[in-house]
Order: sequence, then C-alpha cells, then structure tokens
Amino acid sequence: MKAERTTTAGKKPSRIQQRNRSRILDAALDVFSAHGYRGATLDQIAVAAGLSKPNILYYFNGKEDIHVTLLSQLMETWLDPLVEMDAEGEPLEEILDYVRRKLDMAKDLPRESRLFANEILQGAPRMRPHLQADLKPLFDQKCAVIQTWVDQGKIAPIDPRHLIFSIWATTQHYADFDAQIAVLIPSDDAFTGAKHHLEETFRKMLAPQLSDEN
Amino acid sequence: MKAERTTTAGKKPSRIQQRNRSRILDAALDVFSAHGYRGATLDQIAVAAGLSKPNILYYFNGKEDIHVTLLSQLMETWLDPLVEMDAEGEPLEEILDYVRRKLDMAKDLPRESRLFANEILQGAPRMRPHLQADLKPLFDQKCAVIQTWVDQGKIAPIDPRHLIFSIWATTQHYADFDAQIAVLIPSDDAFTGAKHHLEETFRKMLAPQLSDEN
DNA sequence: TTTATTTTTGACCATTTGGTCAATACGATT
DNA sequence: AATCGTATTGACCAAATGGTCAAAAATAAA
Repeated sequence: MKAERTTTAGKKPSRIQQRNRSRILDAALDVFSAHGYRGATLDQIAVAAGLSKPNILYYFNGKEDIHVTLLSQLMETWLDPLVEMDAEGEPLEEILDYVRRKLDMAKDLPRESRLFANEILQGAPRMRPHLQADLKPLFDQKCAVIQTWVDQGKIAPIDPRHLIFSIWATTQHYADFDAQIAVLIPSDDAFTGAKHHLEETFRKMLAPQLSDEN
Repeated sequence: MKAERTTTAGKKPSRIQQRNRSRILDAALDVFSAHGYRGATLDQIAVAAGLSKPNILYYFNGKEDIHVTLLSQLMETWLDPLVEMDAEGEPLEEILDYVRRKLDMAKDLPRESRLFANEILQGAPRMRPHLQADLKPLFDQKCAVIQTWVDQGKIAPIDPRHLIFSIWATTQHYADFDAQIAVLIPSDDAFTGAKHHLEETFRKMLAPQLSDEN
C-alpha cells in the first residue's frame, strides 16, 4: 500500500509539506494557464516552483493530479461571485454587483480565468463532473431567481441563462483575450474602461420596460 | 536549394497537391482546435487526413508551418464580418447585422473560433504580427466609424472599443465555451436563444438617448 | 514504351517528457 | 548523540513525438 499523501492526506500536513504543496500549485497555475495542460511540462513547473522534478512527484501523484487539484480548488473561488447574488436583494443592483465581482475577478485572477478557459476550450475533459455537480445546480437556482425578478417586472424580460452567459463572456474576455486586447488598446485602460462600459451596458439591458413599476 | 513547395509555391500546384494540402489543413483544424497547438500531434493530423506522417511533412515544412498556414487563412475569414460593416449604412442596423454575422460564424465555424481562442489564450505567440498588421488597423478604422455615429447621436454614447469587445465576447462564447454551455442548457437551444437574446441586448445598448433625433 | 518528375512510405533518429527508484540529506524526537 | 520518519535528488527509463531519408510507387512527359 502506497504512502498516498496527495489525495486524502492520511494525517496532518507538516509545515514544510503545506508550504511546498502550495508553491507547486502556484507554479503550476502559472504554467498551466500560460500553456494549457499538454503544453505545460513538469520541468517547467519544477523550475517555477524552485523544486526538483522528483520532489514534485513526491507531493503529487503526477501531472494530472496537479491539474485536477488546481481545477477543484478553483471551482469554489470561481462560483463564489454567483453564490453571493442574493434573491432578497434589489434585483438590478444584485446583478450589477455580480458583474462587478466577475470583472474584478478577471482583473485580479487572470491566471485562474485562463486555466478555466483552457479547460473548457478542450472540452472540459477533467472538469465536466465538477460542472455537472457544482455549476449546474447553482446555475439553475440563480436562473430561477432571476426569472422571478423578471416575472415581477423588476427587470426587463430577458432569458436568465443567456444573461448569465453574457456576463461570463464579457467579463472573462478581458482576462482570456488579454493578448488581443493589448494589441488593440493601451492595456492599462482596458479594465477601467470595461468597468464603466459593462455597468452601462447591463444597466440598459436590464432596465424594466417603462410602465407602472413600483 | 530545396524544393520548397510549401511557403511560396514556385509554380502551379498540381491537382493532387491541392487536394492533399486542403485535406491536411482540414484535419489539422480539427486537431488543433480540439487540443491546442502543443496538444496536437502530427500523427493525429496524419490519421485524420488519411495520409502518412512523412507524407504530411512532404506538403508542409513542419507542424508549425501547418499551424501558421491555418491561422493566416483564418484571419481573412475572421475579419470579414467586421469589414462588411458599412459606414454609409444605417448605424443601428449595421451593428446588429455585424452581431448576427459574428454569431452565425460562431455557429458555423466553431473549430475556427476555438483555434483562434486557443492561440490568443496562449498569448498569440504566432499571431501577434497578424493582429498588429491586419486586425489593429481595421479595428481602429471601424472604431472611428462607430464614434462618428455616436457623435451624430445615431446611437447611444458608448465606447466603440468596448462595444466591439462585447460583440466578440458574447458571440464567440457560444463556440468557445460550448462544452460548458452543453452542460447547462439543451445544446440545440443555445444558438436560437442566443440570437434573440443578443439582438435585444445590443438593440437596447445602442438605442440613442431619447431626445430630438432625426 | 521510356524517361523524368512527383508522391508516398517504411525504417530510423534525436529530443522531450512523464515518471521511477535507490540512495542520501534533513529534522524532529528520545 | 543516536534514531526514525520525512524530504530531496541524481541517475535512469520507456513512451511519445517532430522530423529525416533513401528507396519505392505512381504519375506525367517524351
């Protein structure tokens, strides 16, 4: 029976273990997000982490194990902004806040955004289970919430599913397609301009039809 | 001096040559768009093309040559919808038509969309020159056109650059993130729903401020 | 039918890459 | 200081992969 200190750590992770595992994960995030799964090599990750390759295999069962660990961790962070959207809050502000959180995320966590994008682009081979188990229920639930807002006339009649897709697409675009954007506009402008633009855009998109709203 | 029948074909390409080159490119589009540059192998491309690996190296100078050829060809197709946007046309309709063309493109050419997305995600290592030389000037020119429409009050005041980004993001999203969308909604609905949603969205976004328009 | 030219391929190669392993260095506990 | 479990690594390995090449087919030209 193997030691197996990776998947389900038998006991408590030592100080040094915790430090090295997170070093590796951070390095791997760099490399995977920049080159994709196949494009990343253990040697690159090792160098970036400041550890030897065998040492990395001491902390993780293999390349895929690192990648999966990364994606699993990411999922939580990734869904959080949507989780926070409150059914009890003021509809328009709730959605606009969601957009803001998503855009901040693209700005502050571009590596994570690209890691995710890469995985989905390749058909989500290692992530579909997570999507099914975690994203789908949350998505359905929040769609229902938005639908009630629509039904109550609090926001314009809109398909909640495509609204969410639009939010994902427009915000993540600034992280995922950064290389293209950098060619087209001064890169420092991008996020400040985007913030204003998206705020205005979604405000107009969601403004309830003029009639007798409360 | 080498034969060099790849880059700048010295003479006229024979029937068989033309057929095989396009077979290879089509197969490569499949493989590259599905696995990314590094993830794709010459063997996969060879099998998909129904040719032997050495035979493929007979028609192209190497893996990178195939990839670059593909990207170069794609660029033209990819920019076309934006090229067609007519400065003389009716502003709102011109932009909405652009959105429609872009969405049709995501629907009909998902492989191309993913190939492009993959390349940009990796930092556009092989495409930045093309972006600078082809995309940038076109982008600037069309931004100027849209800006005049804004200045004339024909459409709502909006940053043309971010408007275009939003169009790219929302349309390409349906091709690039297909794997995710397929988990969330019945896949056949996606594009029809998207068409209506995006039409409404951009119509609202661009509706000129209510005042005395012509 | 010959001859010249273009295609095609089996057999190889050098490198890269994910992964193993025995041996060594290290750190805490007694 | 001796001991024991934890960390670390140099040396390897097998498989995968991009690419080469000389020889054989196939095709076109004479």
